[in-house]
Amino acid sequence: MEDDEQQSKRTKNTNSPDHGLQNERPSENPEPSKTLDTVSELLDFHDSPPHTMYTEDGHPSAILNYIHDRLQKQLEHNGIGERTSGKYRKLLFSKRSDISQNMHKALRPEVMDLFEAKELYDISRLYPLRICEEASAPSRAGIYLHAIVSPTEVRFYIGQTSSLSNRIKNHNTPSRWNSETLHYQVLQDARDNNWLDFFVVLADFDMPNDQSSNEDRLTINMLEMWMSTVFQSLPPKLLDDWLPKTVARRSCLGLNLSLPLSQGHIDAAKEWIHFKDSKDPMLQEYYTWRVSQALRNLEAVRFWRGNLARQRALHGEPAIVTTYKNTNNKGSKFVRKVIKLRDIHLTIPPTLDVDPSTAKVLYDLRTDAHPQRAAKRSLPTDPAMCLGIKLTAKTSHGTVITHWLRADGDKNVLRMNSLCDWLMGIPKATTEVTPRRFYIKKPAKGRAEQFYT
DNA sequence: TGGAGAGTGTTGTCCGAGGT
DNA sequence: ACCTCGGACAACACTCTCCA
Repeated sequence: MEDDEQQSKRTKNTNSPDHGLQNERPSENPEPSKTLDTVSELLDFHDSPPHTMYTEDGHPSAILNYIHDRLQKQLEHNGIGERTSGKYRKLLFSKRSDISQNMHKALRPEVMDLFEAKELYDISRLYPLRICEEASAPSRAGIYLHAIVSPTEVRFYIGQTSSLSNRIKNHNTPSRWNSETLHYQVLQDARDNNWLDFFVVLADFDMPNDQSSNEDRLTINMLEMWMSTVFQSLPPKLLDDWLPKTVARRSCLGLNLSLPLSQGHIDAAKEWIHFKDSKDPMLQEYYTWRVSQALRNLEAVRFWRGNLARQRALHGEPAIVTTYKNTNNKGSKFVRKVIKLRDIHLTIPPTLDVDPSTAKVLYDLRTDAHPQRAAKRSLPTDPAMCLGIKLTAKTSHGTVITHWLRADGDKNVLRMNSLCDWLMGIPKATTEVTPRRFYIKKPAKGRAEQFYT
């Protein structure tokens, strides 16, 4: 990905005194909101727990090899979405060693040192590598780590950006946070509770331009993927897929939701689903919240759509008249013109001369019995008793006619009761438990069923 | 009055839109 | 990709009308 010149620039950057990545002690640049005592206490608390060490299997190079093998296998089966797999397949088979080499080149030397020290998750070793001031972050593209340290746990987020300085600035500006992401929700908690959080640049490079090769893009995505698995910032289910089984797991403390390799792929949209069975209370809370958001959005869309149709019906706006071909039990074919709203089909009598394109239908719901009620067999206790359905249209000769549509049948009464509920804005859940109603229910799998209460 | 034909009521299934 | 919903359509059961 980088030529020698770029690589030398990167090295120079790394060593420059103003980027804040030397092994400075916290005392040189304490965050205003946290005293040195607080930070030391936190670091002491998190210092070298047993799981910070790793064996050969857990060495980042071994993990990278595992990801490569795993990806090759998956691409053979088109597993990451057609677009992605098509793009990457050739590269991965032909240029695996080049890509791997470039990834290593882009990594910062101090991060490589950390890898070799085998104390990757030791927060007291990561902390000195932090960006101390936003302005000291390089403006180049890169991969970074955001560590959020609460009194009881450490959470990691791995990000990719075209400008490290801008991204870190954004992360430090609450007005730019997207409140739907787990990362920002936890960050909000951290800021509210005055926890420690800091950024570490893991790799930096020049962002490839739009015309750059797929190889560059694959390298960057692979790099982010690699770091996400090494620091275990992905959901447990994804880690199970992409991290060797023999590597000890940190316990559900990642803040990344989607696989970097499937960025932009539609599956990434529902990434929070991975937390369904999480034992981490914070992830569980996030999962519950996202599910409720999704349901609320769905309800809002349905209500908005339903409301629109309801208003049209109650104001007698133009209605669609559909013509169906039909066959009766004697086998003779005929057409029927039908007006439909919700689950009610009303047949326009064939004797009525109606130009379908001029039809308007008014659902005339009254507070008392309608003299022209549509459901002929409705009982005084049925809301359908108060509903008349008026068709206004032009005949083929241009004369305007009105006609009150009527329907026989006991089932039609129940269907129209449900229609009345809907016209009155009564929720479907209420309709389903009210006597003498009709509704269609579709299970998650299998066929829809019609029910009469 | 009963059979033929026409029309209506009811239901199952497919399919596309729009959502995550 | 998968899910859910509503619309479209047609099959078939049933009712009505008419006329021999």
